[in-house]
Amino acid sequence: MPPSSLYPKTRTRHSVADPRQTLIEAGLDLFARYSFEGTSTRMLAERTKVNLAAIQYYFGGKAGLYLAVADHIVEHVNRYLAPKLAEIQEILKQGPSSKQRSLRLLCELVEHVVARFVGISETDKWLGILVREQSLPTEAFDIFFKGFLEPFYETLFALVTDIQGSGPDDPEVKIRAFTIMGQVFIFRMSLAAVKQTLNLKDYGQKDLEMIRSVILDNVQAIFAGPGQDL
Amino acid sequence: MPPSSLYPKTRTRHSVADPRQTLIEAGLDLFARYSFEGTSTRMLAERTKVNLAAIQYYFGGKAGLYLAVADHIVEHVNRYLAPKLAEIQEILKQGPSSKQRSLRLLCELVEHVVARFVGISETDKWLGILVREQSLPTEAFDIFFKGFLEPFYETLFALVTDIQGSGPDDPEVKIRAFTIMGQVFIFRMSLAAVKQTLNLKDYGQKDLEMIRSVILDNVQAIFAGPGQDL
DNA sequence: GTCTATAGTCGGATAGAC
DNA sequence: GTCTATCCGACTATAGAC
Repeated sequence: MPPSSLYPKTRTRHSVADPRQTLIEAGLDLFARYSFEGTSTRMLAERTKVNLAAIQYYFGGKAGLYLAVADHIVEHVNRYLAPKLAEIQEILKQGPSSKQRSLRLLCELVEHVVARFVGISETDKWLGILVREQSLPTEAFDIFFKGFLEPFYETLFALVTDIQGSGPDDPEVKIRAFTIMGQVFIFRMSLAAVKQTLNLKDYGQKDLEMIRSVILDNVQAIFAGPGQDL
Repeated sequence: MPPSSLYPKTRTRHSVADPRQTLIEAGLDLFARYSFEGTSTRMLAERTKVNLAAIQYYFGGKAGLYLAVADHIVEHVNRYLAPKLAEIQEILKQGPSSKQRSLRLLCELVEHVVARFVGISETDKWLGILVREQSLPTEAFDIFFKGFLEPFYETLFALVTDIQGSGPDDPEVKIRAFTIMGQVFIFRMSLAAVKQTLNLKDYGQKDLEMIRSVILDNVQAIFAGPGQDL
């Protein structure tokens, strides 16, 4: 459906270069800012200058655009998350599990996520969509879950399993893994409360550095402390 | 405006006992389930059997009802949170600050929040509203913030300040306090992901017990570990 | 205070010219 | 593929009888 030739053929009227991509970009912003119900097709059309009917033409409707936006987010996130996960999985396969090594990998992963999820304010946009999908899952949540949440948590669980030296399906492993990520995610998911409490407009370099160091400090304390080998 | 006499006077038609309260109750459920924009005044009227025009009459409109629901949530939360916070503040005033005592109080507070926020599935309802207000703040967010978020975090900061032995406005204190609460809140804020990962329908007694013990374990490790007095 | 009827607006979707 | 015009249902809010 999208234009496939390099040069647009006869264009009777003015039009947007790539309506499909433009609409997805605008949907990313508007759906995050005003939620699905709070965003009208007219808002999308005005913002992008594409014709109202284009939403039907390209996506079959507002709902279709929303799912396309979800796919776009998955693609975007995986551009930097998937390689990191693959790298970790690769290392895990090499040689026997080592607590030391897995703890180092876990710290790297946490740093990665802090830098990418907390540190990049561009993340705000799509994160708003993800946050709302967590509390009110729709079809899009499955896209996120299969797309990056599940792979991410699987990797995380593997690392924590190694570190704790537990059996493969110890429920404590998953619970503890969530508490680690909770320390990271709160800085984006409770952004409004954190900002207001810290009197911040947005996270600066100093703030991020401190968030990173506090969380890593905590992770070390949690896993490297005494009474560990349970 | 609400009926003040015990017995309703001449009621020409059938009507709901306490339309104001009934609407707030329904708003709590519907706004949480479908968001503000996703909830129509018609849904509210049908669900409650109150007349459509009653929403205007009692609350001045849908937006007014939403704010009334926010107030209701604050009241509800403070019914069990405020006494706990007051109790802690009271103890903090007695005698000089003690790391030991504050750490114990912090653990109590965490247990309290786990039991009340994570453990009670009724919490789901209004929490959905709070979660969305965090990522997309409206006027209602101020109500939540002034109502219980601010008092809660102030108390938390006081405890962590004591425990770390830091100055009164050390930014690290607040950051670390957030990481503690992140460990708790993720179990409600990322409920969909946690449920799907743990293959849960809802948190059972065993799950809660494990969440509680893992988090307290972490808190102990973070604050009671070596290299603490910085 | 309660209710019906309806005004007035805006929503997503579509038909059909170009 | 693009665009205008329009349908039609749903929405919030209100006027006014009771």
